[in-house]
Amino acid sequence: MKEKPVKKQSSNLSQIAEAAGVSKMTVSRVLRDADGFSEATRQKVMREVEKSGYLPNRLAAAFGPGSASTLVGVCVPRLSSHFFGQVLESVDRTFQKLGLQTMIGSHNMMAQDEEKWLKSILAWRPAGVLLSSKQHSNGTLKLLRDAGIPVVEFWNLNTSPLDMSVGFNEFDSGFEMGRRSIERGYRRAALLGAAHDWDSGGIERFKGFTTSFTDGGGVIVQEEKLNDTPGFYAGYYGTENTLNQNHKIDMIYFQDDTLAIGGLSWCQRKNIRVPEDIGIAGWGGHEAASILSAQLTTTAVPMREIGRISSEMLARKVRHETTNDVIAVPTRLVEGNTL
Amino acid sequence: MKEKPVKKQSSNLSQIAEAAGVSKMTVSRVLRDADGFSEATRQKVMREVEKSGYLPNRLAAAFGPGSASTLVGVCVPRLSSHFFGQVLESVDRTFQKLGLQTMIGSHNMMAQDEEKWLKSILAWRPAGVLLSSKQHSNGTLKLLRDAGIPVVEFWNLNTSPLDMSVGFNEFDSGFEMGRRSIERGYRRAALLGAAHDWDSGGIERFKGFTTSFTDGGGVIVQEEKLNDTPGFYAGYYGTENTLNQNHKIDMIYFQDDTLAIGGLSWCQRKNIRVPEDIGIAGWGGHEAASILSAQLTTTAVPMREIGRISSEMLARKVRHETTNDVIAVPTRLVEGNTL
DNA sequence: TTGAAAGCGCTAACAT
DNA sequence: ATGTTAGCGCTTTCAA
Repeated sequence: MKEKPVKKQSSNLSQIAEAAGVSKMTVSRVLRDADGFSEATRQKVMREVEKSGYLPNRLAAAFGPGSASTLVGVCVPRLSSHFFGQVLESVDRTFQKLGLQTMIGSHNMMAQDEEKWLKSILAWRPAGVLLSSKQHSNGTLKLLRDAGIPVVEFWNLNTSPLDMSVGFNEFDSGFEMGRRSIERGYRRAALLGAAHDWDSGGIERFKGFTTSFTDGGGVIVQEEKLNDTPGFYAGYYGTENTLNQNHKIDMIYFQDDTLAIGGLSWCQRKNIRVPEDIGIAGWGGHEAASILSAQLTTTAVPMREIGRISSEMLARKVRHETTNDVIAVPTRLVEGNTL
Repeated sequence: MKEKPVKKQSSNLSQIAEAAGVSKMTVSRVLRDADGFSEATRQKVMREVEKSGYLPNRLAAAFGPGSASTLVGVCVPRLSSHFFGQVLESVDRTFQKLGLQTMIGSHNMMAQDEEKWLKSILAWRPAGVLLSSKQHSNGTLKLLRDAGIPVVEFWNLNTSPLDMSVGFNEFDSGFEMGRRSIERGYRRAALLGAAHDWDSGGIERFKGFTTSFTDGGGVIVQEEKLNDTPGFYAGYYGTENTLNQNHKIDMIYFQDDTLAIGGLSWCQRKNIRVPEDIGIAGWGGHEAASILSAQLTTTAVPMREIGRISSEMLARKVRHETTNDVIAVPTRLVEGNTL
């Protein structure tokens, strides 16, 4: 049992400097690979650094004058989302390569939670932030304005972004699926989504779908909004609810592939033939969509691309390098055999 | 176009203090809700704080003497994992509630990457770290020792942890599935895993399975290690490879449910009956496991529990509160109809 | 209940 | 090529 939790004082520049017989500025220069030291000095310093296991204190560096913070914040709807998990992974990988530290957060589709997160993250004086939405609370807007740091809005494309934006056009991807549905002969569709209180829950997609579908002579017979997070279960039970209402629908357009896969499973269990009895279309390009017994018709979205491009864009802006401010990432309709 | 990127100087304690007609110490006390100010003073201060949109600088607070950092680091194998996504979500939620900031990282099952991540995170002087493994490089061990901060190893249970541990027993969950397989009459099993260079890839599970399965008179006929990340695709093609080798196996024990679901799909496509022609067992308790056309026999693991308990444990230690150092989280065999 | 002073570890600016 | 000085914004300690 320890006597007292002695706060182990980690070594600092001065100690290295003293041991190496130079000033701490010289050590600082060597460690940052700045100009102004001889090779002999470098070696002396590095020997001491390694011997002592010195770890730089980035808190002090970020805090001090110049305040070259290497902290970046990323806020997604849910950390457990299959889709955003991929985005997050590629964001973190990129930032890591570029020497930036990722701080995460989630907002669960609530603008208020995004604002709360932003407030706490700004207290760390990040070099920039990545937001997964294009709609924000007034408080969020004010905080961002005051902070004056680079911002990338990265899921929906925002063509007049706060600062920068990377993403796809929700409306268009829905529109494309609506047109395809008409071509396939469907005319009575249900829309099935979950937890889309806010944007980026697929509302724009549904609007796009509705537009082309009704233009083609179809009718949106039903619209289910589950009070649940999107997922396999939700799709399973949601489909049951939807079909039990007996509106003679001939297809369901799901908010995302997890819901669609759940729906597909329900149909299989009930021996409802897909796509003969009912057509199913998803969105997102879930990895499972292509290997299930039926291949889901869906819209593939390059999640990792979105993550990579967003983080690179932010990093460029942070370093005052030139960059495009708006980059559209195309989605692609994937023909399966469920529609 | 901006003339010069004027570094907007955010307001600080002194400015609030001046505006409120008090000293900055008083402002500091009010904001931290420490003792030593009158209600009248509090109101004066708060009015100025709100008027100016003041945001505390946590960098300075964490950096200064006392250095009560509220940063915590979490490192998982992959950020895009269905399983670790859930852990991460509950970790972040807990930390947020407790006023701690989560910094993430991933190691892709490479001890070297964990060390690299740790080194960079320690530079931020975190209050503690969460590691998703029980095996570490020597460099990692030294870094942790020198840092002297609380550590929770949180996936596999480590009964003699570096500091604290929360998790389940890999061996036992495999053992249980092996026994069940014997009971069901299986005798010739294949093990199918992916990317388990390191621990926590399920090696211990496989050992446990092998032990009880061979004890019961079964034989491990084949062992496939895919050079790929675990996932639906990997399971799909991995199963094809495995079965094509024609070793007359009667079941496959998969490293996790994503692989197993992929395998299940392959069997369905090829009209191989499950469980009659071949038995399938997974691990993890994937949400999709229970809604697919077949219900996967698997081991349910309470991912969110693990995340919540780990982060609460770390937070307690950070605050010098009493806490258990080792908490075992039980897994549960889920009977489906694939074994 | 309040304030003044010192200092955390680093780096920009300015010597030498 | 190297050193000195000052100061970032906060909190701890000590004084009033």
